[in-house]
Amino acid sequence: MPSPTLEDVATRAGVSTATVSRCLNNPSKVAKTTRERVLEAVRTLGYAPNFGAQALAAKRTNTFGAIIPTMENAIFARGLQAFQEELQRNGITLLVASSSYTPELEEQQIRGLVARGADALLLIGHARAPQVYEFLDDRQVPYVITWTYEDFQSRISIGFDNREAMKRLAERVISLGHRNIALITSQRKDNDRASHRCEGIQDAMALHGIDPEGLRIVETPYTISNGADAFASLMESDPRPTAVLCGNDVLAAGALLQARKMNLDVPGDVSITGFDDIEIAQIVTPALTTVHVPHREMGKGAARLLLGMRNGQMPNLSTELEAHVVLRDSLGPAPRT
Amino acid sequence: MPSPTLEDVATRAGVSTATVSRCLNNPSKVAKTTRERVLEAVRTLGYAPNFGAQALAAKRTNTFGAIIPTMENAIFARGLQAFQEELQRNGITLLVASSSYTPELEEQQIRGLVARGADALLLIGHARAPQVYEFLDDRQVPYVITWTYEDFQSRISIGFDNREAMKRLAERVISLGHRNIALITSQRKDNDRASHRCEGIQDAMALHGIDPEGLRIVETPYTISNGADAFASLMESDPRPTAVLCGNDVLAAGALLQARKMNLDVPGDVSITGFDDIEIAQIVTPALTTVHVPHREMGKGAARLLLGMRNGQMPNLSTELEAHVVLRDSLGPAPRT
DNA sequence: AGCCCTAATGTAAGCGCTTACATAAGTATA
DNA sequence: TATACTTATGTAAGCGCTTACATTAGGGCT
Repeated sequence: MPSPTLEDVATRAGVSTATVSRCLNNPSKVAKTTRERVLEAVRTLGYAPNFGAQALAAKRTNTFGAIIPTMENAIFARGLQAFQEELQRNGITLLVASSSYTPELEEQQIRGLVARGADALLLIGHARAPQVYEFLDDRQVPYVITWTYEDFQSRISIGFDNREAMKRLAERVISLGHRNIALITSQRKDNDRASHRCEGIQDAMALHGIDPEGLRIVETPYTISNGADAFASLMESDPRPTAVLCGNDVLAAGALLQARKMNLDVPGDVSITGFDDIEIAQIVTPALTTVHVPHREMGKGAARLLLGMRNGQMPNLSTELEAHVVLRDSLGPAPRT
Repeated sequence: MPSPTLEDVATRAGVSTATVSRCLNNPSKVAKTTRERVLEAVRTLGYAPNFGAQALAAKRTNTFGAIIPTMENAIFARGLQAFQEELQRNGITLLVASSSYTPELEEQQIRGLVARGADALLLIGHARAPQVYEFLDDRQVPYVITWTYEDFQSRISIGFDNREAMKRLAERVISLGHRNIALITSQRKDNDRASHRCEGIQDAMALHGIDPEGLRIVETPYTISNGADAFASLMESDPRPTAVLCGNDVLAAGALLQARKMNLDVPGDVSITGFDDIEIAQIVTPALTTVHVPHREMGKGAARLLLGMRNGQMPNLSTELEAHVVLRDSLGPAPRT
C-alpha cells in the first residue's frame, strides 16, 4: 500500500483535512477529544506528511543546508556534527553537499539546495562570486558564513581570524630561531582561509625583519600523500627550510610521514606545524603543533544564528571566536647550521 | 524578487507552461526554435524549478538518501564520497543523515528521508527492526545494504564478509604465537558488523585450539580516547593480552597512543591491529596492521544497484567484495614469556 | 430573550509543477 | 483534393498539503 495521505487520515477520523493539518502543526487549535481521535488515526495508518506537498503549501521546509568543501577528511566533520545536533534539537533537518573546493560546483550546490527548499544555508568562507550572493539575497535565503571572521565584512559570520591565528603560530616559529620558512597549502585562489593563513605568516615575518617574499610556498590539494610529496620537494630545495608550516593538519600529517621516510628527525632536523587541530594532530608522531580551531562552537553558533534569522530576528552581529596555538612536539628550535 | 516560476518563464517565452516543462525534462519533444526561446527565458530569469512542486507532481525527486552511523570519523567518508560521485554523474542528489549508532534515531532518519521523497536509500548493515523493513517495502522504496555481505540474507546488499575478514586477520595473529588475545570493539548490540568481526576472531581461535571464551572483550564507542582508555584497562588485567585486536582503526589509533604513553613497545611488548584501513592507519607509528575494506567499490556499487532498481530492473544479486588483510608494523610475534 | 464573542471545525483556494488528452498545423499518400 | 498520419503545442486536472475565511455552536451578558 502506498503512502496514506492527509485525506485518508481525515476520513478515518471523521474530520476535515484542515483539522488534521491543524492537529499536526498547531495542536492547541483543536479540541482535545478530536485531537486524540486524529492522532490515533495517524498512528494506525502510519501517516507521514509528504514533504513536497508540505513545502509547496507552507513555503518552508524545516530544512537547512550546508555546503562544505569536502567530506573526505575530518576538517569540517566536527563542526558539522555540532551544527547538525543543534538543528536537530530544533526540529530541523540538515542537508549536506560538498563542493570539492570548486566555485562552480559550489554555486551549483547552493542553487540546488535552495531549489529543494533549504530555509537557510551554512557556507564556508567569504570568497564567492557576487552573483551567488545576489541570488541568495534575491531569494531572501538567510545564510551565515563560517570558518572565518573579518572585521570589515558586512555579511554575517561566525568564525575566527585565520590571518591572526596563523600569524601567532608563525611568530612562535620565528621566535625559535627559524628564518628559513616554507608553507604547504591548498590552492589559495577562491579560498580565503588558505590565503589569509599565508598572509598571516608573511605578517609575522615582516614584523621580525624577515623578507616575506622569502616564504617558499607549495600549493597542493588537501591530502596526506600530497602533503608528503610537497614536503619531499621542499627538502630538495636549497637552502632547505628549517620549518615547514602547513595549511592544515592533513598536509602536515603527510609531511611528517615523508620526513620519517627520509629519515629526518622532527623537530631536530626540521619543524613541521599544522592547522585545525583535528584528531590526527594528536595521533601522529611526533604530535603536531597546530592551531586549535573552535569547530564545535562554530557549528553550534551558526545553527543558533540561522535559527534566529529564520524567525525574523535580524542578525545581531557576527561573532568572533578564538583560535589558539597548541604547542606539541613537532615544533622545536631551529637547528644550528 | 522572489523565485520566478514556470509560468513566468512561459509568459516571457510566449508559450504554455507545458512547453516549458517539456523543454526542461524532455527537450526532444519541442521544436528547436521554441526550445531556444524558452531556454533564453530560463536563463535571463534565473529560473530554477521548485523542488517541492516538482516532487509533488512527478512523484519522484531524483534524490537518494544515505543513513550512516556517524559522520564524526572517516570510517564512512570514503565510501560515501564514491557513492555521491556516482550519483552525481547520473543527476541524482544525495541526502545524508546520521544515526549516531542508535536504532531509534536511525528509524526516524529513514522515515524522514522517505517522507522527504528519497527515491532510494543506502543503509549500513542488516540489523534493523522488522517494522523498518516493512515500512520500506510498503512504500516500495528501493534500498541496498552495504558494509556487509552474508550469503543467506535475502535483502540485496553489497559488501564483504566481516566475519571471514576478521577471522583471517586473527589467524595471522595466532600464527605469530599469540594465545592471549583481547578485542576492543564498539557496542555489538544492533551492530552486525561489530558482532561478526568478534565472531570471526572466535572462529579463528576455535580453529587453532584456543578457547574462544578466553577472548577478552571491551565494548566502547568509536573514538580515539575511548580506544586509549580501553587499552589501558586491558593492560592492567592479568595475564596481559599479547595482542589487542580492535574493531576499527580509530579505536586502534587510540590504543596505539596509549601504548606509547605507557612506554610499551608495539609490536615488541604488545601487538595492535585495526580494521577498515582508513587514512590514519598509515599515519600512526607504528603503521597499523589492519583489514582493508573496499570503501569506494561499495559506494560506487551501491549507487549502481540503486540506479538500476529505480529504473525498474529488479536486483540481480547481492555482490560480495573482498576485504584483505594489510600487514604493516603494529603486528609482530608474541613476546617470549 | 436577544446579542455578541469565542472556540471548534469545515470549505475551498491555491502552492508550482507534470502529463494525459485535445487541438492545430503540416506532410505524405492515394 | 480528400485522408490519414505525424509533430508541435496548448488545456487543464491533479499531486498532498496549508490556511484565510466562512460557518456553526455554545456561553455569558444585559
